[in-house]
Amino acid sequence: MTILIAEDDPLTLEALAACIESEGFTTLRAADGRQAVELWRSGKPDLLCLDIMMPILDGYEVCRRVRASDRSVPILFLSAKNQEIDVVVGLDLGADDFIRKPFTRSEVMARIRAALRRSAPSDTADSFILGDLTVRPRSLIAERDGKSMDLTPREISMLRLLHEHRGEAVSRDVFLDTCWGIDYFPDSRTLDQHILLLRKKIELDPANPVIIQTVRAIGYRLGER
Amino acid sequence: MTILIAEDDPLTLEALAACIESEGFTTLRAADGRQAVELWRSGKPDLLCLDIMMPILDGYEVCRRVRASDRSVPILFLSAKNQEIDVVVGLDLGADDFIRKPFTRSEVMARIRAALRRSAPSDTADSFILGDLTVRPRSLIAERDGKSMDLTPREISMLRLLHEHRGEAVSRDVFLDTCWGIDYFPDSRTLDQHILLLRKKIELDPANPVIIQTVRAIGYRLGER
DNA sequence: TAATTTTTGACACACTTTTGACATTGGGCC
DNA sequence: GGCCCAATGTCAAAAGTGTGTCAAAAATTA
Repeated sequence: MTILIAEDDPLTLEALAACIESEGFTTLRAADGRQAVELWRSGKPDLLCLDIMMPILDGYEVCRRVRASDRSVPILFLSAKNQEIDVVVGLDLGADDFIRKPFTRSEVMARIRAALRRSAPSDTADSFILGDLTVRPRSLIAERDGKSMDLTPREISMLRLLHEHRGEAVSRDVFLDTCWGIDYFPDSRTLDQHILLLRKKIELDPANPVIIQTVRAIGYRLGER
Repeated sequence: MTILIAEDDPLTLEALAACIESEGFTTLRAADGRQAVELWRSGKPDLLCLDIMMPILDGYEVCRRVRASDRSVPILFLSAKNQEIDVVVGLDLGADDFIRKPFTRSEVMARIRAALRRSAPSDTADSFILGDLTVRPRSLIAERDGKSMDLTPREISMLRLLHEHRGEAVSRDVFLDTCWGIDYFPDSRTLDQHILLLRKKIELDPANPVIIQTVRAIGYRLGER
């Protein structure tokens, strides 16, 4: 989970970031509105915390631009106290919540968790992690550093099998039973060939595989992380 | 649209109800927590406004009971000022927003509209964004750089489906179920043909589609932002 | 009716999977 | 260590499957 924080006061920014990161989130930090928009495009955060008063673009304008192409990402505003009119404008712009300064750590985290809970109808559960790789079965892709590579259904099923048995080796028989069919009997190089193609797709150096390691006379297993 | 208001002070209750009804909503009124739960069961409101301090059952308890069987209906709390700890507890209970007393009519309505907008499944929106494209279902058109292109109702429904599932692939079955009919079963090229026509209309280079990407063996998905 | 939208079938094309041939690796044995 | 043998890696091509595309027919709609 990544959270973008846009706030022009360095002290407040650092305090917020530290607070949010201590709860296990990753943060992106912007000191003005333009940076915020750029970071939103490049970093694809799961939630935005925007200060209203910021140089170049204010929080409202950032909200407007983000909402122009993403109506669902949660946006929280940080507001100075006694700015009631801001609340109305912000909510009508599509903001999700307001946090009034001065805020407490627990209030910030409660509002962030509430916003994330609303935005995530448990659809993120359908993906798993292999080292530095994120595998998304529903889209048939794996991602590394934001770059995605296409996989086939069989490749997904092989990776899922390896992931379910991470820490131990998976025998060739189990592979064939699980990813092909119970009565599938290959006297050929089918499995090796698929491992080969998979490595070419997901290994940084396919000649020296790190993710999918060979266990001679047994099968394959996932590398350590 | 029906809104349930639970508030033990009769004057506040009437003021709130009048305010909300003047905006075209129907209201259900409860003077304590037990009434609120009963009215929620019988009246199926689209949103709940709960005072925290109430006889018999307080707002937290009402929220807890409602959330036990409905995780999505928006719940707003009305709180006396200076009750910060309440905010944290309420949000973690699954509340959607807080309205601090004393509140103004515009703030109440802005927060109610915002909560309803969040809970509404995007089909109430009169337009949505696909990359550099703006789709306007009611006009049956899509716009890019001010230039508009005509779409058919089915094409709109296909784009809406893709938009609702942005970030993941939409299977052919889901397409046929959603945009055609539950038991529609074509072994033919109907879906492909519609995708083809859509791409010709909205892609800058239909031969290298960016907006509608093919996910082999699954279906299609929306390109990145 | 004409115009538009939808469906269908034929076929081409691209991608995935399988296969067979052969190269390479690693471990046990002398 | 060097040899043998089995297991695995690698490649290219064949076989299988899904999708793109077109033209035309059918169904809607104005």
